[in-house]
Amino acid sequence: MSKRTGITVHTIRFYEKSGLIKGKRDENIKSNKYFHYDQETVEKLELVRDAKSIGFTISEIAKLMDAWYNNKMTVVKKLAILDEKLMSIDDRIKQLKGMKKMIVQFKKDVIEDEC
Amino acid sequence: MSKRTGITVHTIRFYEKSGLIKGKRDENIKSNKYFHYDQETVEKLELVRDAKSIGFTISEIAKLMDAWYNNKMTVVKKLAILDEKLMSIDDRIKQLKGMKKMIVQFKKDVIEDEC
DNA sequence: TACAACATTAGAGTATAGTCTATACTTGCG
DNA sequence: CGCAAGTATAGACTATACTCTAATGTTGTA
Repeated sequence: MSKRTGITVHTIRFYEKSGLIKGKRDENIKSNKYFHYDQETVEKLELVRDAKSIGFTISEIAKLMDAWYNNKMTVVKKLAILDEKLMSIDDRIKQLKGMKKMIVQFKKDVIEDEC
Repeated sequence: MSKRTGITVHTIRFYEKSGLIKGKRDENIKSNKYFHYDQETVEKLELVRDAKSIGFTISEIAKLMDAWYNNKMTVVKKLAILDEKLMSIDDRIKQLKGMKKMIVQFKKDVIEDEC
């Protein structure tokens, strides 16, 4: 079962198609075409989950994974990407705080309308 | 021009189809079927823009608009909805802060991997 | 060996929020 | 009048991230 990570088969197949992960076919077994996912793939899937929750999109993750796992990226570069994401999260938080203010104002308007 | 709000014709037509706004046809002019949008609709479109930025979805906005404009909702109810949204924004902010922690940890991992 | 329970593939469907196209009609300006 | 520019309608297309279906093949167990 490919879904020992709690991710459905479908989603795993989708990730595979998207280039996020690649299961290997066991060369010794010619009777089937079953994919074999190693521990690294399980880790990758966990990484995908985390990266998604951080706000990376699938295609971003795909690009990053490639660069990350193939050592195409220097540590400095990796840190820069993470810092960038940190900043974008800060932006999002600021934005949300702005929204809060808007809602509070809106609440006041609602109350005033009533009077 | 239906796009005096800075929103494209297409998007306006889309909102119309979604039930967010409704332009009226001028009964006096029978030669065309052009919609006529009044000031209230312009205000509604602005409301939609704001509501969207606050995090409401189109269908949520459609439901709210209906209730709001037709006075189907008490002030208490309106305030409750706004409070609910405030809370969900707080949740999202908390989540984002969690993500920040994750990234910081991830940065540490990257640095340690290097050593 | 039969059969349930798995796996694979291609491709269709879902939801959100538009965005764009084609066709046809209307309006205003020179 | 001619024609560009605007409008309406239906419906196709985009992107994201799945989710599901159908057809077919494989594996393990009784």
